[in-house]
Amino acid sequence: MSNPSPSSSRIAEILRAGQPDETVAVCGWVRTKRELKKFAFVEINDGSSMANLQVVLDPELPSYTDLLKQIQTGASVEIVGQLVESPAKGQRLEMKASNVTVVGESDGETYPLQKKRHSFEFLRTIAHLRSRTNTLGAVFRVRNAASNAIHEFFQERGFMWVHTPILTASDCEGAGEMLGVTSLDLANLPKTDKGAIDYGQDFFGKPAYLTVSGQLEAEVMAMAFSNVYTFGPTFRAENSNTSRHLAEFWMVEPEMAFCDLVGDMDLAEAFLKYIFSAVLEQCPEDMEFFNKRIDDTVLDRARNIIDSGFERVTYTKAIEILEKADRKFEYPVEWGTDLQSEHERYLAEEFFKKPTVVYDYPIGIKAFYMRANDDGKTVAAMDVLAPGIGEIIGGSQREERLDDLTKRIEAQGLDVADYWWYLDLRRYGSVPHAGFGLGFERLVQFLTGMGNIRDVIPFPRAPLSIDF
RNA sequence: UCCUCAGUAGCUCAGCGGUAGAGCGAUCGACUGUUAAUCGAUUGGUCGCAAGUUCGAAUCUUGCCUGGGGAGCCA
Repeated sequence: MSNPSPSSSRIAEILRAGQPDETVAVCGWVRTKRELKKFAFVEINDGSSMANLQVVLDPELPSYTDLLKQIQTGASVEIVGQLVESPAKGQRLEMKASNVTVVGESDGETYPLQKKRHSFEFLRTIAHLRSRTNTLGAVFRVRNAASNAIHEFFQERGFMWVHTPILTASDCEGAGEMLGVTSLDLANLPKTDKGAIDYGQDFFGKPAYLTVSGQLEAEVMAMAFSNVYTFGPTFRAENSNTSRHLAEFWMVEPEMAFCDLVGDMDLAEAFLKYIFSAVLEQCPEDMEFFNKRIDDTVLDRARNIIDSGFERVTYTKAIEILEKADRKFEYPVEWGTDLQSEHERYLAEEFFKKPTVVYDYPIGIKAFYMRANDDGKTVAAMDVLAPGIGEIIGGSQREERLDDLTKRIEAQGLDVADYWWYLDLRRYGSVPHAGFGLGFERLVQFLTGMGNIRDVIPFPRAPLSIDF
């Protein structure tokens, strides 16, 4: 494709700073075309903003009639023209086209995206095209802004971004179904004398999986660099069919040496406030759109997150609140059992009406690496419960005492030998440390108000779903 | 995995024992700057799949598949 002169501009920039009489070139896709007798309007979008650029096509353009036939919804075009103040309401500027090139045609009869509202269910069946819609476009711009803000937040605070492995040999938490990875011929598996699968012949010489968390490796790196974070894909093979679960999702996991649970909660709160501020500042148009069309509490919620402190309650106190609640729960409230979705929702949405941090959970329901409190009954774990979303962050102070950690691994029926390197961290210069994990897609859901997690990731993976 | 609701035109749905409908889209035409333009016409379907009940099934029954919502598990 020849380089237009002057070189092409992004539509967001034109709409923001363009001046009348300026000659510009734009490249993008046709959102809609309105033909009138004397001229035609074409709306062009290049993904840089929610708003389109309105282009006026005059019949004096060369081969005007043929051109109009080719400019159908979905077609890609390159247009050079002069910016003019729009005589009609709806936009400050529009473009009077002087040169139009149809780069790629689009057959209006078969193009699946129509000039009308589509259901998200339908858009999921055309995931390769849905990013061209207003809503998904806004979601992915917000997703990008949030990703960038995450790096800014940690980098500004001196955290090092560390790349933890995606392939792993250990199920680090002893929980959660994992997806296996193998180079063995599944139709002709090698067997040992005892009839078991002979993983000795597999690529790594032992069973391998996709990671369910980078936490243990992040702890390794924190023991050298003090403050680190991971931000990458993680995988779960759980048969979860809900609007809040994916088989492949992105997780943010900071890990801080010389830090306790209070420092961990402080970081989680500062983190969420930072991300919300950054997204409101960078994507005001998209956030307005979500507030107007998806969930009219999005903006109030965001300001509430930024301006007000999070509520912090111990698990024990939370149980007391739930026991006194003037309401019937489907699941019983009892000290020692995990909080159910309905309990978490009551706390965050009805009782406190703000993000709520529940901490000091019973030792029996939490993972082995969480640090035992002095009461002998609880561990220094915390969950951040977001109104409307539920658990968005889960974190803890880690058990740094070798003896205690070894006992906990044994108590959960895990093989201590598998954790030799993890235990080594407690042998050589062990320090109190803490961290948390945040499901990135849940954060994007929380930001945008989108109801289904499959609509906040471009290519969702879920049970029986990997078509795009 | 469990509970529940649904699958009819490209999309969103109505029809719920007598042989298929609407709106939108698309196409064509009209139209003094339109904003998901408007107006008119045209186009459009193995009624998710399989078996069964019946003179007759989109409609009733059973099984399966797919999707939504909720739950469990979790992030």
